[in-house]
Amino acid sequence: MENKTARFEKLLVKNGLKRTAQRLQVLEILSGRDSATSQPYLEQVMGKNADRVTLYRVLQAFEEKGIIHKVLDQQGTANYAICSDGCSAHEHHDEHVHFNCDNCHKIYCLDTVKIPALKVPAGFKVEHLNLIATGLCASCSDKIN
Amino acid sequence: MENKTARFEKLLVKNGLKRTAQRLQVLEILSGRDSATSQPYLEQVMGKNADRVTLYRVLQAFEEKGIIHKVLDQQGTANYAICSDGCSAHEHHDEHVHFNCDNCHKIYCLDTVKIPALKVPAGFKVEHLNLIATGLCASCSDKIN
DNA sequence: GCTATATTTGCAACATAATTGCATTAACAT
DNA sequence: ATGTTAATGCAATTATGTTGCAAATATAGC
Repeated sequence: MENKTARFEKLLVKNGLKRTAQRLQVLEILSGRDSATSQPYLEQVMGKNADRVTLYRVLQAFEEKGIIHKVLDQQGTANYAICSDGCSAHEHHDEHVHFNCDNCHKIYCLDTVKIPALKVPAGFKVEHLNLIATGLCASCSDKIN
Repeated sequence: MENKTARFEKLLVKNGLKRTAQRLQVLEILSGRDSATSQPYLEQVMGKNADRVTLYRVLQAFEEKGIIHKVLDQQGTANYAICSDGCSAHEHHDEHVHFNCDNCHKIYCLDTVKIPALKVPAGFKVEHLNLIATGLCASCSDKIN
């Protein structure tokens, strides 16, 4: 693979954000995981590399630019995942299903699963759909049974 | 309609909960609204009739017994609605769609809308589905256009 | 490379939300 | 009426999120 850091730097520049150590580290962490990452976990891993406030602001900036998207888990905790291509400041395309494992509490973005269209009562105008499935992920399902 | 308070009292007893003023008032409030009720709103309406801590505990007890169900809105704020029949401590049947209005921020339980079955990757075991639609509710849709 | 400028960060203070322990109060079975 | 257990309120604590501002840092222009 091409130099990952270089790719992240381009991503930042493209979005008018400066290339700072904290931002790069957040991208590094998020990209290295197979599931969405909770804010508390990020906070912990960043440790003294970034102030708590900075993390909030980095995440907020990334979300606004469409670099990452936020998913709330069943406890209301914010989790973040890098957006697949096609997201921008103008428009998020994160209408895929999120899977929240009851056991390991990981949140998986099931990019391949599309949310089926929905019939709503007359008058209601649906803008966005947000579907979270809970249960056991493949890995925990294996371990437990 | 039969005496509402009497019905609530039965509901409490049936679930092994004592008939307290605070619990009855919470049921009263929730039942009198056409959409899910946010915790902050409940807190405000209860006023000095209940301590904030008591409210947390009442809601938690109700949720555990299957009397109400919790829906998180897009901001992660807890909202509560009385469960339709068929919910119990063992099993919630709140797998209908929730609609979060972007304008009035109400959360409607669209009991009539069923969540379509879902194809997930091999190994994943879905236990519950949680679908939140955002957009404009019928009432706001009218007013705005 | 050096400097000017605008952005970003960290700190401190503050605001809000949630949790815990414990003494007091209230419900209700007998 | 009374004893027992559950529920409440209060105080203290912890967690979570926000704001203003001074210091530090990235980078564009020289």
